[in-house]
Amino acid sequence: MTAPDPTHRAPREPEELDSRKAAILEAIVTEYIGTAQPVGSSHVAKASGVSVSSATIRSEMVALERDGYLVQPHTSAGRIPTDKGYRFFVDHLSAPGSLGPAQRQRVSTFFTEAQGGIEDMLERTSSLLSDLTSYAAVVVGPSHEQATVRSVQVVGLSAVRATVVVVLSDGAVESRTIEISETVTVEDLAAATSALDAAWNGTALHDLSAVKATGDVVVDGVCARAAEVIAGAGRMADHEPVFVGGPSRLAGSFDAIETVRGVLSILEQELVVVSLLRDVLESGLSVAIGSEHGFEPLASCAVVVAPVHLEGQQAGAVGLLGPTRMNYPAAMAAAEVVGRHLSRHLGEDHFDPEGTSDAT
Amino acid sequence: MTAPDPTHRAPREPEELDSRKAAILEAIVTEYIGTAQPVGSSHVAKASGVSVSSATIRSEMVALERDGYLVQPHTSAGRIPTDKGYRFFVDHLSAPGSLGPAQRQRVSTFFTEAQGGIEDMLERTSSLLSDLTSYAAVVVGPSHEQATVRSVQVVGLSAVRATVVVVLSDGAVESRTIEISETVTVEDLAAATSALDAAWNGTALHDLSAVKATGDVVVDGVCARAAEVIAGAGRMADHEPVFVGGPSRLAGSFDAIETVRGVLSILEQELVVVSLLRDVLESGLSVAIGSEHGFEPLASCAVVVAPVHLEGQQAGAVGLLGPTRMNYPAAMAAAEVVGRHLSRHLGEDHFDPEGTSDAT
DNA sequence: TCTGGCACTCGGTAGTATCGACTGCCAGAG
DNA sequence: CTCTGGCAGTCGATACTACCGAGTGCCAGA
Repeated sequence: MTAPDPTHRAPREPEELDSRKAAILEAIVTEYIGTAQPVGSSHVAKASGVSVSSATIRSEMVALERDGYLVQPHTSAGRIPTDKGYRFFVDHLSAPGSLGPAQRQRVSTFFTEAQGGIEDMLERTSSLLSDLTSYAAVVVGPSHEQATVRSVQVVGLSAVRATVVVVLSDGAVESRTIEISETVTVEDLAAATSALDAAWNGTALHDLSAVKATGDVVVDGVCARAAEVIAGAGRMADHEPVFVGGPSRLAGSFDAIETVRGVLSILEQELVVVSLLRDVLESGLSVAIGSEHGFEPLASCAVVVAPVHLEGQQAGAVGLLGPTRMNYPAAMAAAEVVGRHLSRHLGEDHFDPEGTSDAT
Repeated sequence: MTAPDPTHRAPREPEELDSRKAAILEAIVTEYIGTAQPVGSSHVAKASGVSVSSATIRSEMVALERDGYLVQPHTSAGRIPTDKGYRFFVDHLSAPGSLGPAQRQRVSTFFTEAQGGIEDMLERTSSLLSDLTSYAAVVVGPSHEQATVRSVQVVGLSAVRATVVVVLSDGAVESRTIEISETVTVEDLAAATSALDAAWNGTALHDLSAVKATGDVVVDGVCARAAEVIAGAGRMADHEPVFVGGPSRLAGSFDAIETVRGVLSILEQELVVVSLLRDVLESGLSVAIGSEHGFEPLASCAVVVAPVHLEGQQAGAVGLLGPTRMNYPAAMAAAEVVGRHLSRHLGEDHFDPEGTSDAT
């Protein structure tokens, strides 16, 4: 369907488009992102960049359409960028983009004033990112898969209840409440704490070893119950925490209510969201447009992702989800800045050194 | 606008409607809930219940409209129930409603197999409730406002980081990671643990007393840092945890995209959601229809609420949010059953006695 | 190679006619 | 006094037509 190979005739430009075609494409994408209306040749002629007649632009547009960068919703309508068109725009045309001073200030303030647990922190970060961009935001935090047990403690709550608290090496805490019988004494709980700590300290949560019997039936019973519930916690702790901010923004991005419905229901499935972001990042991209990611229901969406690093390793991601005609420069800048701030914040554990430079 | 007082002429029926009017209203509400189309007199005549001609029904309908139970979108259209009409339907007409056996089984299985922390539990409950009803669900859990500190522990993670873990009397755990200097020894952390435990044990999280100085500068430094971050945790712990399940279902409930947008953005504001449910429950209702709750943006929504009890006290709520033309009996039954199961489950702390009767 | 001109396409809007679902009213029957 | 069938009238929804205009592709000439 596409033309044989256009490169041979315009090899001097960034990719396969001569500079005039590129300028025209840029004008069309920019205007379409702003107005959501198909763009006609005369609009392009009036727009900055190229100074040729609309007729010339028309003939360039047919070439761009032949090569798959544009489509016409119907004859006698203007052109709309295809996914490929957006892709070229993002790769070669769009200026890097940066946050406004007010927004940058807001991010900065948010992270210096941030406090609270990691989970709350990530959740509020997703709201921040959504507010900054007016798109739905996704934040995936680090999983506790690598973490090992640092401390186990059994705390009595009442005559019949106790809480098992496990502290992991990454600072995360898992706890579960268990039933105990009234004959369990404070000493029994202390003994259980020792036995559990001895058995688990240093091992990963999803790979707990058996607890050595102490000989005391009561203590062993508590240990067994604790082992059971914490093993369950281990299964949970393997998946990354994920938070979605501002999903309601999606309602304004599409006019078909069915699209909104579909995208929202995708966002409700945490596993799907996590793997979407992971796939995009693994393929080395920061943007996935329309059908580039494999998710059929998100075909009319674009995803902008930035990694979150922790101690040199990738440990999560922040992302934005919007329509394919989203404002890529702004979205990429916001995701990048927030991702970087978040990386630093997580690495610091809420400790804020003075040198908070903001290299956007 | 309303008639002087119709009661004097039909005092024999539940409220202010004679039985025929009530039957007609019921037929209209039922059909409108099913079809979302204005209901005409001939439809009512064909429907079960009353066996009179459509002309008679028409004259009854004008009376119902005069009294505020129905409205006509325009002349030459059928009638639609008003909020008042739905209210009467809910109060006097709808059969109690019950879950189907498959659904009941599903709830039962969900709660017997449930495991994991309370937060996960509540979140998955909201998904369950949403799945059962096809409406958006809200689950508000118990706050930790009343809880007191049962145990404090400082766990070293690395040379420069430690985690402060606070176990509360209700089984909740708050933890924060702090920076420490490399000169802090294991013994220092143990001393800090003792000092903090002594100072806080038995007090509420939002009312922590000052930590007595130990004389050791290093230990006091750790305590100060811990007190700072945990005080922050106390401010967080005051609000109830709230989870929204299946918000995407709202997209199918309304045809105006703006309505969807507005309702979704309301659902993103946790405080608003909590106070909405609380207000409804406090006014002694289990259903708030349209303008009955004060929230303007939710005027086209109905809220169905059921309380969650813990040790005899109300400690949360489960709710459903749908269009005013929602299936009230089904929604009320689902909320009630899930609320009851959840109450029992929380009270038991994941311990499941055999006697799980399901009186619906 | 670019440009202005031109014939043509086709979606969107407006005006008109028709259809049909409903209503309100009324006279007559029970 | 209540109920019913009949009937004229209302009005949204649908279909059809005409028309406008934004936009296109093509072509001859600069």
